[in-house]
Amino acid sequence: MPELPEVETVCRGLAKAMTGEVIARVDVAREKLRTPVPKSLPAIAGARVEEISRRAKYILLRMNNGETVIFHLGMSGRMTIVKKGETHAPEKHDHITLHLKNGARIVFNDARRFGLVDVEKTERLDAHKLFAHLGPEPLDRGFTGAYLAQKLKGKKVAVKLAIMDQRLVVGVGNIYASEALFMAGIDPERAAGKIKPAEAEKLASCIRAVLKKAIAAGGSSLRDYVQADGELGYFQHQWAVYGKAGEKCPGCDCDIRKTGGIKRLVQGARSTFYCPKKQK
DNA sequence: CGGCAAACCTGCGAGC
DNA sequence: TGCTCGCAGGTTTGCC
Repeated sequence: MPELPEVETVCRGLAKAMTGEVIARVDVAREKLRTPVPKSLPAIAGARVEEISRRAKYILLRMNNGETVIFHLGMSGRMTIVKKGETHAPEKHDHITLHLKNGARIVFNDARRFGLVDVEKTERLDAHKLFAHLGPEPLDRGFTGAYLAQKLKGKKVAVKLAIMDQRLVVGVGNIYASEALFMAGIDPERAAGKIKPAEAEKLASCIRAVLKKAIAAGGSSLRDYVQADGELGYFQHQWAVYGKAGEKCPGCDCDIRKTGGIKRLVQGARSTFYCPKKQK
């Protein structure tokens, strides 16, 4: 499920439920995730959540004991908030439960187990193996058209794969890569190095725009970012091309029976959706 | 280092 | 109904 906007929405929901609260107990039902759940995780019991933030697609819980708890949702990870007094029917892949002192619980469920949890000293976080190689945040100042143009220079790889490389910029996953290239009018198969500076400028601003729009949709479609069942981060998406092969391109008025509409292709074993008429 | 395929793991819908 | 196949929003690893 999660790309950057979904993770951002989950973070905001968690922040509302957990900031300032004390962890009473940690239950680990399954240790074998993408990386093994650290033995030290249950030892955060007794610590207070100072701040919740996001780096790339990682959720960071900064605790008042000098540690930061790191969550990644992988492909299928979900967070559910169970308030005090509410019930939660146990599910097959509920791997980790954080019990808060106030009686609420946070349940991490991940069927495919591509997600992970880790604990790291907050002061050493930047040097953590998971973060050391990450590029800039797409919504930060450092991610400019000039930066993108410079990073794409000389690359033979398709521009769609290039912008999904977390070393270049973080948080752009398979869906929003397609969406941003559509908005920018750029053919996803073009060699990254062939993208002109003006196009890179447009692409950078379109990446920011699609992510911001999705974050806004996540925030506005959820009451306090939490659905009735407590599940975080899912919301009604409004994609232009993703998953819409054979449908009419929202920017074209051409005859779909002649053009075939939006096309699907495979790049790096992932689906790409695009409009051949709009994207050159 | 660049580029690419395969690997990790489970669930779901389509088609037979 | 039940089987097989293809596909799924992420990231790492290993090979050439």
